[in-house]
Amino acid sequence: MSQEIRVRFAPSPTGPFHIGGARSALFNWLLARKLGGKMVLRIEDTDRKRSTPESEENIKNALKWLGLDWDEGVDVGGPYGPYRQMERLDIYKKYTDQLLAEGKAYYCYCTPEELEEERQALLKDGKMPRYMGKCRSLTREQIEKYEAEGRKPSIRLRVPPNEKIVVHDLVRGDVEFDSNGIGDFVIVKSDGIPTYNYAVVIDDSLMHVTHVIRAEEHLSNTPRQLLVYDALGFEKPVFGHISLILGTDHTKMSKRHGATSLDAYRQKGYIPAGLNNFLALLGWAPSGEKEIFTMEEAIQEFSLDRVAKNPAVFDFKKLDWINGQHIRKMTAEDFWELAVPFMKEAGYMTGTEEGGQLEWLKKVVATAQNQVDYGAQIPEKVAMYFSDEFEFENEEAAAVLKEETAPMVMKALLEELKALPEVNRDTVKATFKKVQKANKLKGQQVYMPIRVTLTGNQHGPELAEMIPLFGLARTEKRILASLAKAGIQL
RNA sequence: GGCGCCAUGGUCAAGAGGUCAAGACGUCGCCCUCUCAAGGCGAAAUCAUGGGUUCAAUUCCCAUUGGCGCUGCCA
Repeated sequence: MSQEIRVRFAPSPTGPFHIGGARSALFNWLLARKLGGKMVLRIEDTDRKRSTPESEENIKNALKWLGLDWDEGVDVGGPYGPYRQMERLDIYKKYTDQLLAEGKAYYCYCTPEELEEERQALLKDGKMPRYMGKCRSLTREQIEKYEAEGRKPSIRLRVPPNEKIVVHDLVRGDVEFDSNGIGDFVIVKSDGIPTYNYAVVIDDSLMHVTHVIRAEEHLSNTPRQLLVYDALGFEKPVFGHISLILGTDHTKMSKRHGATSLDAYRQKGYIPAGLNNFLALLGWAPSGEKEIFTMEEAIQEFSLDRVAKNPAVFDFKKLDWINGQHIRKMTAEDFWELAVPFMKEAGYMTGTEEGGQLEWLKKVVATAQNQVDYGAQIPEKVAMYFSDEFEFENEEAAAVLKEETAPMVMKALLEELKALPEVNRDTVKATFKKVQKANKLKGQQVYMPIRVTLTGNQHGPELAEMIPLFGLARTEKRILASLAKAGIQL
């Protein structure tokens, strides 16, 4: 019980960092933080064809952005490094030599073509396609013959027959497998690089990982890994296989479901607090009814026995809602930071603004905070402040100006507004009230004509908020232009 | 094909033999309000099917069906 909890996140740097990977990392991180354990970040780069340094950078940046830090691993180091598999080849070799010497593993000279042939033959007979052990007991002569042909052997693990293999899984309970269903599998490829199922065992063991929390797709691989633990005489960790994230059509989340890379969300202006909150809720449920929480609260609440077994469909709408909730909780300054790149992209600012202009921009941006779910929606919400060119949105809007009282109301309002010592939300609001009262009108009769002449729209933010942002001069200019367009004289 | 995992509203889900089967997103309605959002309130909507076990099954067991994963010298 005194043993320290050690978890790891071990991604392959073979492409954009996936939303599913982010959730695996999050669950590991939450568990480590909850139990005061350590989180290890290991890079599984043994797929030389697909692994890239850029991808590794992308993963690390994404984790940092999400706030998922690691105690040991690439970049930060630690007592059990190196933490990149391609830098650990000599370590694997030592264990491979041991297995070979003990006869627990053997060289296999079969070519990919021969293997494929065997596979097809088995399939044709309706049998399970697995390696039948052709090279299990090669004679010295055969080996020499193959070597003379220049064949490069792979190394396979000798899988014992008729063995029950039990995976102790924290989320699924004990899962039983039969070793007869597993052929002697490759542990070292012919180029000398270990395979995933082999390297992962040596690394997890040497790095003293106590809890292997990963996606469910690895559950069926776990018996193979258990076999390696046994062959090597290593102590086994406990496992926890969390369910997969599915797209709306209930198949494994992939590119065709839209955005699957974490970067895509980051670029759209989702924020870490929202994404983490949403991801935590995918496959895990807090004990209470509170669904919006901070990372600190998630750590307090997190528990592996509240992790669901069934796969979860990724609900974009709920992500939007959750992210919106977190956006509403941001400080004005943080919201401004979030908005800047989108405002620049829309051409609404350059980033060199200062003084009154900068203050004005900040006020404009602030109006969007409770209207958007993610950053990319900000420009459209403030677009009207950046152009005085607009049309009536439809006939209905234009018709508002036909109302009998409209010209009089607008004239009165403009005069009152111009007489104001200071144009701010309160004074503007008071002015509207005053005009409404003086003429015994309904609110709509006062606000709507102004709204339409000011923006061309019947909908939008509160007028008392908009008018100070436009300023008196632009307000008047826009209104007069609209009236001219509608052929109305004040 | 074989092996494995999974199965509560459209979606995320709570539930642990006896519940009017929580809550959230979304949808719809109402309130607030000049309007739209935001916010508040409310409604509709679920235990895949068939067998058992039991006085009693959404809950336990089995089968079926469906979904997904693994079955790679990918991870």
